[in-house]
Amino acid sequence: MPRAAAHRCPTMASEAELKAAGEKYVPKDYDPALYKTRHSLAHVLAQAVTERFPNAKPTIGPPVEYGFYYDFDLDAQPTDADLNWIADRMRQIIKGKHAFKVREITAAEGRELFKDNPYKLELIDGLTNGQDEYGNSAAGAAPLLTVYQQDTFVDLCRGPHVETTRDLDPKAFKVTQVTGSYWRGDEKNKGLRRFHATAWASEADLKAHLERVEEAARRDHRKLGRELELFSNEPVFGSGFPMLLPKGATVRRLLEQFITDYERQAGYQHVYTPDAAKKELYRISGHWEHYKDSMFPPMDLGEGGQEWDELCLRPMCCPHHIQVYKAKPRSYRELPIRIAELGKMYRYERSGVVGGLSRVRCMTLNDAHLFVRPDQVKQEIAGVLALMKKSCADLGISEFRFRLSKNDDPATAAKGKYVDNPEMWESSTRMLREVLTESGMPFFEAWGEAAFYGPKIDVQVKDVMGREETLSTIQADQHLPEQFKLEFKDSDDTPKRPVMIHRGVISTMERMMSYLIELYAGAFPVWLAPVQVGIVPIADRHFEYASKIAADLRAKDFRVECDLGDKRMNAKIREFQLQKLPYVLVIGDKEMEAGAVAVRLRSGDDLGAKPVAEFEALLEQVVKSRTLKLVP
RNA sequence: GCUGCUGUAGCUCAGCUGGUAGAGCACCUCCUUGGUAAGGAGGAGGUCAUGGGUUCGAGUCCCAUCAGCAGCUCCA
Repeated sequence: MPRAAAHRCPTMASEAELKAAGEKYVPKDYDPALYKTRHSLAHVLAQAVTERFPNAKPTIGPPVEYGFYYDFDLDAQPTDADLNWIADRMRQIIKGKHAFKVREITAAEGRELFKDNPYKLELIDGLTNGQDEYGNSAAGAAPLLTVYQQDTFVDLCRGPHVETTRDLDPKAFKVTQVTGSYWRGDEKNKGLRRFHATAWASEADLKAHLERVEEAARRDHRKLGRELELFSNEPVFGSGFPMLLPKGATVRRLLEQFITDYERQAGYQHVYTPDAAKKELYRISGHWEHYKDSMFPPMDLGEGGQEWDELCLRPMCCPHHIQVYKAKPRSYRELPIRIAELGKMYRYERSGVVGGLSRVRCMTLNDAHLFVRPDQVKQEIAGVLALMKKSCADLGISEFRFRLSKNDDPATAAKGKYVDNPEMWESSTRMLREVLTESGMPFFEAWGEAAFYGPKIDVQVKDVMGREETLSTIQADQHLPEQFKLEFKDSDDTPKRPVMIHRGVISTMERMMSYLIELYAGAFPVWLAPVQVGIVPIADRHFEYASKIAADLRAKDFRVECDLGDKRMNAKIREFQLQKLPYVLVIGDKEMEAGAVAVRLRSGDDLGAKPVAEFEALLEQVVKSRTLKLVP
């Protein structure tokens, strides 16, 4: 608690002290100046919104990655005209050069001040009971209540803020949209209206950000998926069941070959297990208890039998791979046993979350379960991390971060989400943390992100719209071995329980494809390109030679299209270019005579005429190296 | 699932306060045989997402369903 200034009430801190106290709320990796700008603009927005909608009740309005939002309890549906009015009004307020004044209040004062706003009253109650503004327990949170005021608008707020609205650039923010949200993020609570805005230090920064957003829209895998004929969604299949068109299927097949080759080399054994099983299996595994909401309803086949005989589409492969382990008695000498499958699984995702390839209801995971002795766990996890790094390097994925995903913070844990076995959680989490620490890779920890049966190491990437997704995941599991009474015979002739490591290295084929499409903006590296070479004969008389070259390249396992249409060569080149083919071979009289092809690159560069054999050698080398470059 | 927005030809989109559907590209035919990002002419193609309702009359208004988009929540 800051000490009081001499000339003021002894329990009250000075304005300077209060402002200083606010500074510590800037997150570690957030630019403090930008944080204050956005936080202050949120208050300016709230003032404008409450002027436009006098019934709107402000709730919370924090800075976020690209700007800020502010949630209001508001029954009206704001229109574009309202948003424009609000943005204009914000600029006016900014030009009014109002100071952000802070003062400390008592809880009683706060309850009087915000008596018409139940949300602020709830915040005050929480803050005085050691919670943060999200209702989470915040150990050591100062029981200090402050209000900030600019112009006519007063808000309960811990700061920090800029000194005056003069520090805000009226041209460096944009109110982007209004969407729905819930008080405290809980759908059981009242729906709120969230005003989103992006805000930057300068007009130039704002412009740059808006350009990045446009570029992201151009890279959107759903748009490119249609344009490049990779996949489509058909209403008759239903939401979340995309179909892969031939070109998308080619990319997927190449990814599958790529990863299964690496797995075989790393000592994995591949299996095929059924996509469905009796409910009994998921009763034992705990999925029925903890994961039912994400499963499709069981099928009653009308064959009689008990309830547990009903058939379920599998939401995960782990119980199935356990059956592989259990297929015969195991000795400590056999372990680790690494069971892998491109496992198809079905999850009943809520309708509002499915879309494109990144979130689907039927997915194929690059899945594997390692059954290991306790003394092998760390070494095997390290092996998985190595495989993951190698795969990411080949796929060109360089921007990711590791997350140690833990079960719920014991302080706020809800029952039922995770299996109840504190010791198991503690030891598994410690194991994963040790591996991460020893690997020397930076990571962060997060509560509430674990699988129901154990903690995870997740590899987090961002999609082109800035949304974070999990690609790879590694999980240490002592729960399922227990549930299924897995055993191996140890060297001392006693039965022991193995540990299971669950891992997906290149994620689901669907999500990996969506990620790669966006990463490469549809211009895949040659080894992954669905069509590698487009052939453009200049005139009819070159068709035969062009077709022969296409056939030869195909026979050597390259992916080729030859355009025998009656369009002009310029149009054919343009078409291949728009389809982002790495190479276009132009064939006319000169090439035919010389047994050559004229090589045009996706970059627009022209390599000129090359003997066919020379081009084939080039292609082979580029494919083999998995480079993104078009020439070795 | 919830809050909101959207659904017109294969794609991108016009279509006013309700009066009976249009463009460009793609496609097909013909002409053109062209040297590195669109040659020309003609033609075909839509029960306006689906099902109800209001109305003399619905692409247009209302309701439901399906699908898509943004956000919340969830997640590989």
